[in-house]
Amino acid sequence: MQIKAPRGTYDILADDSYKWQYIEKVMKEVAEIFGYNEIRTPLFEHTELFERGVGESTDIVTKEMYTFHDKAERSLTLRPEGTASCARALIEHSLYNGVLPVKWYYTGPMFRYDRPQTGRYRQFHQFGIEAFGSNSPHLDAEVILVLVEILLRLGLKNYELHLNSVGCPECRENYRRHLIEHITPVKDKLCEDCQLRYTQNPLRVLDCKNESCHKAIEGYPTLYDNLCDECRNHYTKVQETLKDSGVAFIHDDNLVRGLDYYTNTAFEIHIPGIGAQSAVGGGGRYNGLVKDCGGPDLPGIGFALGIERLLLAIDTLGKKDFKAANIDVVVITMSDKYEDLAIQVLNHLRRHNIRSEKDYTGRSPRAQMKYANKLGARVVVLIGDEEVENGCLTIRNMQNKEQIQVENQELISNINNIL
RNA sequence: GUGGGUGUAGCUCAGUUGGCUAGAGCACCAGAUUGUGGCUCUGGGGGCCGUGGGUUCAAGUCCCAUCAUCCACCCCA
Repeated sequence: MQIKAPRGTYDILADDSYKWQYIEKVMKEVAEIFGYNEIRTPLFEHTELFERGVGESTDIVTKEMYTFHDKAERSLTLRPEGTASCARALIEHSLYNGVLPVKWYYTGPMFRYDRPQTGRYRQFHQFGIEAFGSNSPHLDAEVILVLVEILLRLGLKNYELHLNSVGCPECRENYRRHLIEHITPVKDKLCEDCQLRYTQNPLRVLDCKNESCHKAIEGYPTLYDNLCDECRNHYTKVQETLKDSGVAFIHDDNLVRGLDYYTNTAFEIHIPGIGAQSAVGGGGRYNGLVKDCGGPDLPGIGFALGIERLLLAIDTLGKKDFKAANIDVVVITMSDKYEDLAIQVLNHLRRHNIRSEKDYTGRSPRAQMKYANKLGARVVVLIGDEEVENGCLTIRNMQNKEQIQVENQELISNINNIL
């Protein structure tokens, strides 16, 4: 039986990897412009970190984690997201005692045991930023601006930014009570899933896509109406700052994020036309997280982008100028007795940063030319009896077919003239 | 986790109501007067027809299972 990549995983081959490098480069550049620095955390953590950080009742923790025991019977889990690890690192290194805010970006694979689908994999990749130690609404706006700037630089102008505030624990609890009061009389009309949501996390009933559920709870109180003064002011300020920065958004009463740690600002970015998994990014404020993870009461905010989904979105734009690096020069031997010499010429070229190649499969001179052509070489260096006798090399310009014989010392300068 | 579609060469796919050595295009390799490319022509390699069972004289073609993949639900990035 042939061994294949595990379900929900895949290989990124040469041409695609250049696409990835391009996207990662854009994201890192933008993050650094905004003052974020890279953090690299382990791919696995103690299971408890995610149980506490992400939330015991979340889908991620209850059914999507890759949890295993190591040889010392520690329960470890492949990270399903990046924020909890950042909070852990912040606490572990006592960075909350230093210069605030701490601003990080990260990128890498995440793991969730979910049913694969377009834009959804078991090993998928996120790019995210986190900012710890400030509750300023301007920072909320900044985080969103980073996200928007990345999308714009990737050419993805057709995004939709959904925005909401889920409030602080106090006003959310208050809201929760009001919502339950409102739903209880009509709870029998809800779908099966919502019956369950109703008891576990009633806020989640709001973003049910089922029409009948929406109808049943019509006229429900909104989070916004139940925000305390402080949370409402915060949210208003975030909105104002975004407007002043020229960022369009949609206030979405039904936007409720699935992870327990979110407070106040919550947002999601959707790009239409890439399938059911249209959320390319999302995030929000998580003022309780650091404390929940055993640290001081320090606020934080961040977002994560799904790289696979960004790729989908970019592909729908038909952008195709991503290719593996071309070879510039191919060294061709007219007889295999000159192969040793060809290696020396290659060494010389490569030391001068010229992307160069030779044939390693015993091709005829003619086939070597074809090979050079396929690799996209712009110059070919020919070595045959004539060259060896004259102590020189022949350079062929593949575009205009001009050939000249040059001294060894002049090889690099002549090639660079053509490239 | 639920429902539905698909699974034939590296890639995109054909394969009639089950019937002889399974095809095409592209890709790959080699030739087309002996030291030279992109076009064209000729030839060639490569498929236990996803895997395992079953029905049948006979299965890529029918049935079951399994795995994978796709679409939607769900969830989220």
